[in-house]
Amino acid sequence: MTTGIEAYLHTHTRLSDEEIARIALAATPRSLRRNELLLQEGQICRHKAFVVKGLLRNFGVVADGSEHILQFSPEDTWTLDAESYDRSTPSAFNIAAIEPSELLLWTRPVFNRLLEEIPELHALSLQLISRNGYNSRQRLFAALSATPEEKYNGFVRDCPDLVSRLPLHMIAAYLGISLKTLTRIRHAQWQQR
Amino acid sequence: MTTGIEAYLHTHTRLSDEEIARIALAATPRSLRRNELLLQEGQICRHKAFVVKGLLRNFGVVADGSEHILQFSPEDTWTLDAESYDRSTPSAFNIAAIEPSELLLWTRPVFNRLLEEIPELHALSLQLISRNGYNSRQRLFAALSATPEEKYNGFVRDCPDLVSRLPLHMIAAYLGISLKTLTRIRHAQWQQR
DNA sequence: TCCGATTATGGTCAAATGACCATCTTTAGT
DNA sequence: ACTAAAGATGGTCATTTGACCATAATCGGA
Repeated sequence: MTTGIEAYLHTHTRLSDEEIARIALAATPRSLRRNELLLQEGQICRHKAFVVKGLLRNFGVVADGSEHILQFSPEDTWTLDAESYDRSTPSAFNIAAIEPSELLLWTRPVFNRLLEEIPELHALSLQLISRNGYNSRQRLFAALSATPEEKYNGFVRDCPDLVSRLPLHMIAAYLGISLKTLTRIRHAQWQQR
Repeated sequence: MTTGIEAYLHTHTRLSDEEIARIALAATPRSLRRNELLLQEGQICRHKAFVVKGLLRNFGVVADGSEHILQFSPEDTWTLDAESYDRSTPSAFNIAAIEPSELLLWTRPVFNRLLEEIPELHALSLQLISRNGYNSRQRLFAALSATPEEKYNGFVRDCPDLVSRLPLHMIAAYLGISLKTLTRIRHAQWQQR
């Protein structure tokens, strides 16, 4: 029986079946209801996590109460808030479920044990953190340089699956534009065909 | 005689004097003139680097020729383009000197050798990559959520030294606002006192 | 030291964006 | 299946922002 993580590790690493099983067995399952918080701003991130099913968002909240979304869970995979986890500092952002979700969690002692037993896990961790930084940087450049329409088109290009899964106001919060502007863009593109 | 990196490693790591000397000796010095490119978009990043003196910018260029700055060199330290270095893929961005600068460079084989000899260097590398991702993420959040004035005030708060070192159009390119808007903000804050 | 290039500031104007409000539709959870 | 909540769209308006222009000041390299 494959819970999702086995398949992931099979295709993304060279770990043996035995190692993969050990990793999966060490995890604690966790379910999240829609909008349930997994990590709250100010809390210390105490887990590595793998999203088996569902969709999460990583977001910050500003003074007027509005949300701004840094990433969705496919990119979040494994790391949650890397800075908070690594340094045991309060997390700067929140993580919550968008859809009902199923996760696997590893506490720090459990995961450290796995890292000792399975050195190749180090490489994966490093790769994920590095990839995460790369994504943030690409997104930063888009935020600095692209027009709202370019941002939206880029999102449709890069995450076509998410376009239909997400409410528009979250896409707007992800792109850093207002819901109104997003609606206008889509309206214009509709008429154009 | 301290070239700058010795002092840095003394205060930021627990490396011994002997190890520090070995790291410094393995490096190749490099000077950059004002505006000289260290890494060009599309090139593969083949070095780790330490900025002994001067100031660099990491930037992308869009269709109309305008620059958008991702970071300045204090944060760049050591990593240059981590993604390009680690995976030997073409760099997505450029790095150039703002002021005449002095660097130390390590090619991949040389640096790998150091990593083998000095395991603690791994920890430093990881920390720098991780920190870099954290900075990108913080900046992304600011880009998504802050007004131009908030961005500028944040920059003055976080990098007071750079405010006087940089031409305004670069600050604007860093904050993702137009030079005109930046001038307006400063003008308003001037009158307010 | 000097000259050319870079940098800073200001004015005007058009356009894009966001805030607010209302309405209609769809969705989710019981 | 039903109902309340959430989501999507549209209209209007004020504001901000950026583009373009010109000019003055400053800086940097020979």
